[in-house]
Amino acid sequence: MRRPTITDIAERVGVSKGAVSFALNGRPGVGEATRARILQVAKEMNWRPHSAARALGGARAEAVGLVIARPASALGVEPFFAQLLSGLQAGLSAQSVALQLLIVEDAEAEMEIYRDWTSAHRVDGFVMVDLMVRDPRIAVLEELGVPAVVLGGPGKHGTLSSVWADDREAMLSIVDYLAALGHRRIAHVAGLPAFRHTQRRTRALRDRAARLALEEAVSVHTDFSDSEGAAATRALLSRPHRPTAIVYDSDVMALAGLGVAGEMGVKVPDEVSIVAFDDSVLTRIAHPAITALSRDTFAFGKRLAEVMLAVVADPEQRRDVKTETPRLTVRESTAPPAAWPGDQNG
Amino acid sequence: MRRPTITDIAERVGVSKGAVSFALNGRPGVGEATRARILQVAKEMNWRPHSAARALGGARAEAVGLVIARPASALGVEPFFAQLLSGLQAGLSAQSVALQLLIVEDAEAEMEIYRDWTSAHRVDGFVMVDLMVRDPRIAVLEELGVPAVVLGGPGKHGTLSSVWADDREAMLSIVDYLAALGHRRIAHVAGLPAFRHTQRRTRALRDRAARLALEEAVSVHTDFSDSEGAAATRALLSRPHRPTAIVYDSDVMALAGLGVAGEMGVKVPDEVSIVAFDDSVLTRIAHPAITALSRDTFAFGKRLAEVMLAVVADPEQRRDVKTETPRLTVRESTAPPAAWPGDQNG
DNA sequence: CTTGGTTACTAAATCGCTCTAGTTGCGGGA
DNA sequence: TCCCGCAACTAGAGCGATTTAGTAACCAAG
Repeated sequence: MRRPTITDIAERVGVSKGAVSFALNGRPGVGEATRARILQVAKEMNWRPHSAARALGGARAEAVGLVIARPASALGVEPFFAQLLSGLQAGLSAQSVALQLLIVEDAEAEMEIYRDWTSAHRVDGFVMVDLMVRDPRIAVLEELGVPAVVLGGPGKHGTLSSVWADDREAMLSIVDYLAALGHRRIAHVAGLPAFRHTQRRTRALRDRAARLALEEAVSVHTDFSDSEGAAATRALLSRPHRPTAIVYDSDVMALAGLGVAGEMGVKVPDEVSIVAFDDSVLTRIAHPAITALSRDTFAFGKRLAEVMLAVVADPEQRRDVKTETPRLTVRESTAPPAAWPGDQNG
Repeated sequence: MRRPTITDIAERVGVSKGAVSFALNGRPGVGEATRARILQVAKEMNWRPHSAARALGGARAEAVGLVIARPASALGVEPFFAQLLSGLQAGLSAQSVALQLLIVEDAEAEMEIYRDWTSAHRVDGFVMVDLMVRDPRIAVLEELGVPAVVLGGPGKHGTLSSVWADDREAMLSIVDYLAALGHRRIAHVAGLPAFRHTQRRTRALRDRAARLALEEAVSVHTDFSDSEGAAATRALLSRPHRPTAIVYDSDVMALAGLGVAGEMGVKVPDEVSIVAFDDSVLTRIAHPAITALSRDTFAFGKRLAEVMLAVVADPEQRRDVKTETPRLTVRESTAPPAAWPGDQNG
């Protein structure tokens, strides 16, 4: 048999569709006895709402969109991202809101989807990730007037709500720690320069290095892949005057860097200290275990979901949530720098 | 201004809604000149289809569902899963089909969602993962008559289509290789016993061990987590007569096992060889690099997407796709077993 | 006994699009 | 000249729900 509709229920109970609708949605307009009868019949007939029909009437889609402009193959590699997705999912599941996930080629395509899904009422809002410097997506989302939460900040996300952790403070804490250990030549294997957070981290390093009068503080950019992370490490360790500490913008790159150090016979942490900006199983499992900035990425995703749901519920109010600044978990990959032959002259 | 509808376009062009619908969907019923004019106005007004309205008429939802019954926190840890998701996404993106992702508590909830989404025309089909022994979800999907593709096989997925790799053959190739190296005591750190693939692997090991008359071939079950993988390894390596080779059902567990070996002072591969059933960055990056069964998980996900789309396009025809059997990539974690004091007596 | 207010309900419009049945106009064959 | 057939297009029903305006029944107060 065909899937039952409220009309079927109405016929069977002997009331109008309207009454059935009221009863099923728990709103006034039907007597208790009738309501109970309707609910029972609905259950008997195994009725379920047809979300498309509801959406047509302007109701919630019970889904939020996440559109990512990255090569899809990159998604699987990043524990951070995977964890974030899990947390996001968990937060949304709590209210049975689904996640519409789509990977696209570039930001253009991403904005196109924003328009599409918004006008199709396919989602109730969007989560925007990978905030870039002068991000064109902000304007699109603002113009569409659709609920949206930006992952990243502070600032630079227009009138949209946001959830963020302080990348600047986090980087400062790393630099301070390394400086306290005695490091004076620090390298930073960063991600894509177009990302806001890459920029903030790079700047934080530069600023603090200047203030502490460090000898060297260089940031090199990569595409976040393990291969570029390895290549960057190789280049850094091949310098005549090599850095005594390297900070990696992701755990995958840190692990790759650790591998390169091993391959080049550079001892960790004796000859070079390694710090990862993200924490995950990878850093814990590595040998030596890698000192990393820990944050509960899963919880972060969950928070993101909560803010998203709040914004959907009340689009007027803008939210700007700063989450706990990640804290350094010291493991085996960091130590005071060994005296370096070149230093004896200085 | 409000989002334009086909009625707006019809008014502006001076034709009926029907004509506009025909024109926009590229079907006969309008002249070339009119069609062109309609398309142009639609573009000018920035019109976009309202998928809910279409779905109401019985059209495609342009989305497929993936419901996973696992603790959400587990999702992020598995590179295999993340990679699969990426590939799936990539395959679907090719036809602009989105992925509706939902994490639920248990199989009960999962089946409930199948019913929900099916009757709400929210998705065009489902991808089912984590095939279990006597899986109740199969019957539900069959009864609903919704297009579905099961990840796992061969067999035991009723009338549903499936995509799978031969876990049995894969395990046999590992055992053969280890036996050829001279190993006669092999342990297997497996996943959840409820999973079909865990069962198949365990059986394959047992069968081949019997045929090769190996001294020992034991499988221990875990929940796939790194901590249980580590615990299992610790137990195995603490035995008086320890195995000379350990096969792990996932790369995360293999890496954890490698860590435990290091911590216990058991040399890899000299004293124990390690093989991972899944390959990823993790195994390549580890030191020593881990010998693993490589398969292109991303491509696997993509294939899954293709089959899904094919099944949606023609639900009558059932598909059963066997993908390439994963092949062993030998790295540094496997070697012939060292002579073990206990063996001298035998 | 009427009036006013409340409750319980019905009828029908509405959302945006698709699709079928019907209408119009035009050219060509008998 | 008349009618047929076809292409081009229109009108409107229908998809499954929500929601508004309206109605009937009933009770209480005057």
